[in-house]
Amino acid sequence: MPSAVPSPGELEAKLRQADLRITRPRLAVLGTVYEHPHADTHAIIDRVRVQLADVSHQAVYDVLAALTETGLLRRIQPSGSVARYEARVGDNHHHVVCRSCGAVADVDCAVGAAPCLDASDDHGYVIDEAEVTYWGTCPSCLANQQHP
Amino acid sequence: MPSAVPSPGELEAKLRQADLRITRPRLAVLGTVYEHPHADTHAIIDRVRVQLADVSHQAVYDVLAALTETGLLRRIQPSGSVARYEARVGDNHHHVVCRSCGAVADVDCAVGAAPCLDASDDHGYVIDEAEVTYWGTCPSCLANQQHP
DNA sequence: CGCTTTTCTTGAATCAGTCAAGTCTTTAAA
DNA sequence: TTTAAAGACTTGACTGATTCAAGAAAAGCG
Repeated sequence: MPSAVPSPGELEAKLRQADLRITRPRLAVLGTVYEHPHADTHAIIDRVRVQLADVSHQAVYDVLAALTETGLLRRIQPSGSVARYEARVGDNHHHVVCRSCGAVADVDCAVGAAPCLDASDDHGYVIDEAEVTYWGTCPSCLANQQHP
Repeated sequence: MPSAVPSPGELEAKLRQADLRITRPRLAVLGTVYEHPHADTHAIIDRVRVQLADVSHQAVYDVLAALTETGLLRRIQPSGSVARYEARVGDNHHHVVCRSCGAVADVDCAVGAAPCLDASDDHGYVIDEAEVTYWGTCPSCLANQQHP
C-alpha cells in the first residue's frame, strides 16, 4: 500500500520537508486528500470542514495550490471534470476515468517506468511529461447498464 | 496533408454524411475548425462571426456539441485550458501542450496504431480509449526564455 | 406549399475558480 | 519570551466558461 493515510505527525513532517508552514488548514487538506484520493475541490472543502468548521473555500484553494506546487499533491483534471487531487505523487501513474459517472481509478503505466514519453515528432517542443488518461466505463456503471 | 481545408461543398457533404441538417452556422463552424485546429470556443465564435455576423454564442456551443457528438470534430481540453476543437478525427493522434502559453500541437502516437491501450490493472473498468497528453515548452516560449 | 422537427436567438442563471484588501498566525530572531 | 516580518487566512466581490429555458426561425419531408 503506497498511500496509507499518514499520521498527523507524518503530515507535519511532509509539510516541513516541503518548506511550508504548519497550519491547521494545511494539515486538514493534506490528510483529507490522503483519505479520499481523486476527490474534487468541493468534496475536499466539505470534508475539511468536518474537522475545521470555519475554513474558507479560498483557504482550501490556496492550500491545494501550495501543496500541488511543492509536489505534495498532484492535480488532475480530465476533460469535462472539475479539478481533482491525489496524494500519490512522483511515481508516474495514470488514470482511468468512467465516461458515465466520472469515477477515477489509478493505473500503473503499462509499458515501463517512464513510458510513452517518446513522441514521434515533437514539433520542436521540449517534452517533460506524458500524461495518459484511459476512458471507459467503471464496474458499477457497467452493472447498472446491464440491469436497466 | 490529412486536414487540408475542405471546400464549402465538401463541408456540406460531411454534414450530410453525419445526418445533420445543412445550416450556415454549422458550415461556418466546421470550416473554421478546419482552418484553425485547436482553437478554443471563444476564438471559434469570433472567427465564425467574421462570416456570419449575428450568430449567437449559444448556436456555436450547440453546433460544436453536435459536430463533436457525430464525430466530425474532436474536443480536447488539457488541464487548465478551456475546450478546444479540431477536425482531425479518427486517427488516434495525441497532443503536446505548452506549459507556458498553452499552445497545442499534434503528435502521432509513438508506439503503433492503437498504443498505450493496455492498462496493467484496469480495476474492472472497460477501457475504450487511451488519451495521451504530452506537456512541455513550445519552440517560441523556449526562445523567449533564452532571451529574457 | 405547408407541416413537423430541429436549430437558432435571446436573455438569464450557474458554478468553478480568481482577485483584492485587510486580519491573524507562524516562525525566527532579539 | 517578546516581537516583528513574512506568510497564510477570511471576507466578499467578481470573472468567465458553460448551461438552461422558452420562443422564433428555418430545414427538409410529403
